[in-house]
Amino acid sequence: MTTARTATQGGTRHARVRPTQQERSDATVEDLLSAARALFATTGYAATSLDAVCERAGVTKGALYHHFAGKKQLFGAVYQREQQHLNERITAAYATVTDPWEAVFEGCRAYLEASLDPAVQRITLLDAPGALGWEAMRDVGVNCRELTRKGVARAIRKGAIPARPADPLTSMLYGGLSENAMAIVRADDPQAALDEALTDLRRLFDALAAGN
Amino acid sequence: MTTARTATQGGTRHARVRPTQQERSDATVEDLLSAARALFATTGYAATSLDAVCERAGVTKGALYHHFAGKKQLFGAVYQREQQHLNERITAAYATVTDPWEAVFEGCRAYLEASLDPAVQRITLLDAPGALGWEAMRDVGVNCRELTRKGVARAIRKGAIPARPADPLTSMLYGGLSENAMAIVRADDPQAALDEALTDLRRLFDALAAGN
DNA sequence: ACAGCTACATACCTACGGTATGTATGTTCC
DNA sequence: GGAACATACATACCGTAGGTATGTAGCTGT
Repeated sequence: MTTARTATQGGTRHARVRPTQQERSDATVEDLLSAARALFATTGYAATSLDAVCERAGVTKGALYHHFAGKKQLFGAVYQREQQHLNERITAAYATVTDPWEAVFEGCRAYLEASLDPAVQRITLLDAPGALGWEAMRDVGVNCRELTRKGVARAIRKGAIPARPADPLTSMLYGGLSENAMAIVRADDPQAALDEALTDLRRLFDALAAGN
Repeated sequence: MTTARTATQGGTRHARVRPTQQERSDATVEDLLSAARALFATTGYAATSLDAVCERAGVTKGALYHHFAGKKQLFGAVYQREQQHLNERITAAYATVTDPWEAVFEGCRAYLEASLDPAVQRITLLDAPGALGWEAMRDVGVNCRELTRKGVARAIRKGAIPARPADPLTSMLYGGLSENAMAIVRADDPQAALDEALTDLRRLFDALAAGN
């Protein structure tokens, strides 16, 4: 029987017989976000029903609407998590190099490679703009675009590349890499396409550093 | 009364008392596409109901489903039209300059400026990826990305910029300009942001032409 | 002019997002 | 420790919107 789990039988995650409310909530939210991410990634935002999310999470819509205001907010939470994971990868790669401009390059490489994951791509690049809108994407606490901006601004401030406004270059890099990611995974030979893109990105960074 | 128009009273567009079937179809499709574009642009794809489209077009859903397979296909037709208009503007700007690389620059400028229109932006940049998918966008007869690719490839072939693969740079330009357009219209001073973006794009083009 | 096809209109079905309400479980305070 | 309250759900229901099946008026070839 596919009925929702009861608190008495407990979940698979928490062994305590009498979990605290916080633990119950956290576990439910985790189940919902996990189920939602899986379905949003494979089926897409529009084609994913909240009933399907609840069934996969082993919960009913009562639980979902208790923790999230609606489908859009649920997707927003999934998106925010995705951005957080991306930021961690980018920041880690960014920190491996001391030179400010080379650090940006490593961050860009990390973002590009992470964005090759079809799940990441579907959520953050294909569905998020239409589902959340551009402003809501930007207002997410830590987002990749803002991270890119900070890296670019720092490289300019430190004189690693000639002085210029940060915003236009930020858009070119962030948008360009996003588009690149989508093209690469759909190429006949994705691995070759990735190598080609990284080589070209290297040349672009060199050209930008050398420019007046 | 908001009833659908009858063929006997005729439309506002065609004065003939007995329009041919082709003319009837063309007029209806035109009405539907026009109404759909207006609503998709303002309300967005998901929030636009087909009933609303039909009401605005002065037609019923029978007519809509006679000419289009569904909501997605209707949006696809609107998107295709939008791409066509963009391509006309881009191609016109592209043709004003003889130098292959400068021609690409003018095409990019035209694309960027055209993409500042909120209607264009909402349809082609925000909703299209999620609603149509990336492949369907690419498979549209004449799309901006493919146009960019041709321009870049020509500039490389003619030696206007150092030899390099066309795909990565195409993605960087097309994706970067799209992102730029979305950032510009949401800037505090859009006009200043546009000027800044164009100046920066100019520097980018110079740097790419000068690179090894 | 009549048979047939096209171009719609009308009525209906179903799935899904959202809501209102009921209920069980944890928490707090005396 | 138990009563009063808050939290965390489950259940039942509604409205909307995409899609479909069927009917019909008008154009078209013969």
